[in-house]
Amino acid sequence: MRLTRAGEYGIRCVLHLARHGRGTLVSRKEIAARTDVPAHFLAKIAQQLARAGIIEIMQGANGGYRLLADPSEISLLSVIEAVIGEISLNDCVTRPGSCHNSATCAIHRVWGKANRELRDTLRGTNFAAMAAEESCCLTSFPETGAGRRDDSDEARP
Amino acid sequence: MRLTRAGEYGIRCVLHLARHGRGTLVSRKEIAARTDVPAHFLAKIAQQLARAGIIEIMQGANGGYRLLADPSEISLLSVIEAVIGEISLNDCVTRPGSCHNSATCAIHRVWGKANRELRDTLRGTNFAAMAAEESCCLTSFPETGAGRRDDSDEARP
DNA sequence: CGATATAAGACTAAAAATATCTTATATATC
DNA sequence: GATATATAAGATATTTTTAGTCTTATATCG
Repeated sequence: MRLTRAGEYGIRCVLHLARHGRGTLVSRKEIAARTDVPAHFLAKIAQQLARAGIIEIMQGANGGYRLLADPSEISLLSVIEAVIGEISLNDCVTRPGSCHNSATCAIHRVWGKANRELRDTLRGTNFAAMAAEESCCLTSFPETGAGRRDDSDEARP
Repeated sequence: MRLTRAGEYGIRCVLHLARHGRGTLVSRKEIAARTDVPAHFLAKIAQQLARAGIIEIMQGANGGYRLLADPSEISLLSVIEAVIGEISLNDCVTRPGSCHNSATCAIHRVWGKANRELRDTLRGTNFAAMAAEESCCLTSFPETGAGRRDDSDEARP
């Protein structure tokens, strides 16, 4: 019952883009280095964000990722669920049929409520608000030290 | 981000005991059969419930498990956390130090809030209430068909 | 065309969840 | 006390999920 690494990485990615503002193209390499996410792993996560319509991916030289919507219109929930699928605290909640009779089940009702509350809270948070504040899970925007890792794709001669 | 099977089993076990009422001794075998939980797995889960002070385990012939408190005083939260540990939607929430500066982190704050709400909801539900209602995740108390599996420990000759 | 990006999916490794098995211990009953 | 019946406790195994990497292909700029 915890956020997966992939979900966390997705948040970092969008937060980094949010700090650049909507529409600004940022290379995968830069995002990976600044947010401390393995570049190849980021590629997979970005594809999911793109499918969900949150970012746009530009291929080719000088390619990268950009936000499609204004940070204020992107909720924490949408980013998380784009990466890890719909939040479900208990299978019983999202997959009726995994139980005999979820309509009348007391346990089911509690989990349903908890699940709804959780999603509402995450839906109520947008990336403009988060970008404005500090964040511990992300190296700050105009960092000097830059990434300590070189996670580029290419092998240099 | 979902309840583990072990947590679910723990709930079923306590719910079954709650339907018998506080103090009534029920054999592991019966609980396992009625709640459709593997008997050996149930043993491990019961040990955790016992350590948390929720049930008492009686060894020996005619042994079994019994509730130590009244069902109305046992919260869903206490049972779940006895089995799967403290609920943490994000490592960042329960393990300060996994981030640089969680005190001022925007992401952290949201997860903290969501985590608190979730725990409050689960804390607000007790087993007397649930035992009174129907439940899909558990074969009903005076079931006729009984368990379809024989999960006893002993090999018969 | 060639250099530089990302795409996409196969593949591998590590971790966690889910059991199961084995040996030991406790208790009631005969 | 001996025996049958329970659970205790921990080692081991299996399965699933998560996490990360590698390889080949494709797109774009200059």
